[in-house]
Amino acid sequence: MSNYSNDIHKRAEMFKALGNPHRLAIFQRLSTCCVPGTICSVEDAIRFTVGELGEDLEIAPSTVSHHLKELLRAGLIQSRRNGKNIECWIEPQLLDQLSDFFKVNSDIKQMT
Amino acid sequence: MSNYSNDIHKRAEMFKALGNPHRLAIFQRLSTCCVPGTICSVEDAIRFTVGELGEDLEIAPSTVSHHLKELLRAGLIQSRRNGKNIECWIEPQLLDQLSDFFKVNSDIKQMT
DNA sequence: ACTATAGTTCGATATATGTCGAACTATAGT
DNA sequence: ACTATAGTTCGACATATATCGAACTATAGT
Repeated sequence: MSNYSNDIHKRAEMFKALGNPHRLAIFQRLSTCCVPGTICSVEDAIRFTVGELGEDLEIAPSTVSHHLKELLRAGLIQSRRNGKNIECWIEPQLLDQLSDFFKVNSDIKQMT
Repeated sequence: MSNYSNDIHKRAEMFKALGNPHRLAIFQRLSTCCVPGTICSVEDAIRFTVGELGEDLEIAPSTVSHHLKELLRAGLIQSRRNGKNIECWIEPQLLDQLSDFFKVNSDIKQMT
């Protein structure tokens, strides 16, 4: 368990964080651009407040907070205070990185 | 927790399974084609026996077995007996599906 | 039939996780 | 200063997980 590359550990942490349905729902909401009524651009990641993220989850605010801390710890999301709210978002490059993880060798395969 | 779409649950199960460093190492080994000395083709997924998969992990065979059961349950890997061995592999389309999950809206973003 | 090899199942145990409510901190508006 | 709103931190607790070794099943070769 301890003689792995840090890469594996880091990534396992990410997947563990995504391994809870509530957290995955939060992550998915943050990764979904072009929500109806939302203006969507390439540069700006979509942002949601903690309250918004917990809205349809039917769990206590303290639990939402806990889950967000896990997502932060794993490096999956970013957050920043804006007035009374804490805004959360996902760096687009993170999505690219995760997407690439699952096609490590698909390019190599194409070449053979 | 119970009023989510099955999709989210199913996928969370997958990520939970990948959230353990040992299982992620196993998964990575199975998803890695073109290992030195290996012939790699587009059609055939690479196969490893249970023993091979546990080789560098330094955990008991029973633990390897447990982890493989988790990966199977999550639908991440396939397995089949071949003589004394159980061979494991990953369906390439699963990797595509997982890769796509993280770029749900990147195409939409490109279009705006 | 016996033996060796490859994996699995089972029970035990220590540790991690998800959840809550209550009490707390931080900001904004009056 | 007071109040309301937005989140967080802190125990507590029930449940899930990772791990092991021992005992088991399955196959192949002799």
